[in-house]
Amino acid sequence: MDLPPAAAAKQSTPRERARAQTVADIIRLGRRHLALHGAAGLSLRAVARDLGVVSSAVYRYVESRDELLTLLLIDAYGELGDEVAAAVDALPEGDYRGRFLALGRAVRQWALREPASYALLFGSPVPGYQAPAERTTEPGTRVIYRMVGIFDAAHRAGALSAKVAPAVVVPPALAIDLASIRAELGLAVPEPALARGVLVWTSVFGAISFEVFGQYGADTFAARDELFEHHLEVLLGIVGLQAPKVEYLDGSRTG
Amino acid sequence: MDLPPAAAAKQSTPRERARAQTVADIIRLGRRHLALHGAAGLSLRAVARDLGVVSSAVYRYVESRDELLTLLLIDAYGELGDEVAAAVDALPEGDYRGRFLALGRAVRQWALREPASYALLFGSPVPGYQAPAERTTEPGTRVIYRMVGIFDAAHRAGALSAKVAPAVVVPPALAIDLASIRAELGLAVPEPALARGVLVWTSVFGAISFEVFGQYGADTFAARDELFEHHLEVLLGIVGLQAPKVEYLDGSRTG
DNA sequence: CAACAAATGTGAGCAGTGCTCTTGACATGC
DNA sequence: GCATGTCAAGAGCACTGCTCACATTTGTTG
Repeated sequence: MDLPPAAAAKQSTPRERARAQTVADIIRLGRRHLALHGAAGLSLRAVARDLGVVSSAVYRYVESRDELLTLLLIDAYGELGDEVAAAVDALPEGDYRGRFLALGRAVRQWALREPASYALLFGSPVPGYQAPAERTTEPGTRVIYRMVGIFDAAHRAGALSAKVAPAVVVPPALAIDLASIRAELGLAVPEPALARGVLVWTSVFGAISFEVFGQYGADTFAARDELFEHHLEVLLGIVGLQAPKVEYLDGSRTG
Repeated sequence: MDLPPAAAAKQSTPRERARAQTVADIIRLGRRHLALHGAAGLSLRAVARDLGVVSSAVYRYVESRDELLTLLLIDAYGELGDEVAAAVDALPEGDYRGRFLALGRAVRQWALREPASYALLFGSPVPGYQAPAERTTEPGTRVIYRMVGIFDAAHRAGALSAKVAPAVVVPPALAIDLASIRAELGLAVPEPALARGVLVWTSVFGAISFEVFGQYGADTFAARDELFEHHLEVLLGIVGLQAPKVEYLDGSRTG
């Protein structure tokens, strides 16, 4: 019955601190290599060289290359989640439009700044690598949870116009899936709006992926900021958050 | 002044035919390896083994690993383009809604059947590999050209409702980009609709990428067909193609 | 302080990769 | 029949992930 090593994280021995520092260094160097050479080119030997240590030594700290990939995955999810949270929280709770726009912009800015990390999270899966769900789902769901949170809060405040442009029927099989999502997350937003929210979600990342992955030609769009802003505005309309005046005229709590 | 080798493709010597056959075999085996191990795991040595030949021999036919990647890229673009074209052409010219739906479904079906090829085309760029634009832009633009072609034809036939749900202003800088696209492709569709078309484009691929790359959880959506169909319907509304009756009531040429 | 044990670093080694180069075998065209 | 051009083979270089036996450092404890 020794001390559980995980519980002793706070009052740590020097050795544990040194170890944590080394792991942090490995992650830092791994991020640099990821940015420079991509996920496929991530080399433990190269990280070891930069760390000033022989290649086999890093295996004392990181189980395998896949383990390092997992660490980088969690690190990237965390950074993205933090930046999105900061951008969203900077606006009043009742500014649903503003919060959605801030979320979209934050994701895009981060993606353009860290394209390799973005590719790791939202690009082609690394072949032969399966992210351990128990470690990555929580950080990996932060952004979408924030987004549906905005939609749900808007709906609760009556700021989601129920009548969106083309009424599209939600097929029953899909409604079942949406209902269980609603139940699991405790959402009040009705299924049709939730279905549109899923589309908005994928569309935001689709637009960002096209830009980051260079799917637009090299010189097709010069006004990429404006293009993305336009997309966000249209997407706001899809989910029924189009009219800014509505939010400020009805009793939306701005505190 | 010899015969240009490219021009002599038809009346070929046995040697040339054997060579072309070998290259075709390499592409075929490369596709299989791509499907099994992904782009990063594509190994020329493994292809050589399957070809029953020593590793260095394949370099007689394929300049490098990147060259094989380019061949696979062009091959995949061609297959996708063919399937999309077949699906779209199976419907009458005036059935704009149907043609758009057929295009979206064709892309999705192909993507789900060939996830590795889809990842090669629309996923994270392979680090250190730059596709030669002069060989890949033509096959790589077939799908989007078909899509804007549908929108443009619908607009010319008066089937695109000018009033789409939330009027979003197109900023001037973006309008410039869109104007040059219109000019280059000879489009009649106005800039606001074109801007929405770009969003629809990225959204379709965003939805497909989420599904193919496993961004939805493993068990979040069971009714994925219905989800995609729903998305397509909403996207039709975005670009102003919502009401089916309109198309059949006005004088849309169905021949 | 000395001794011990755990944690850490070392270097060799295995099997794999992309790619280059030389060498020898072969078929094609004059 | 011979020169030319094409082809496959195999050795070799530099790199990768990973393992293992061994050496060294380090913190703790008697």
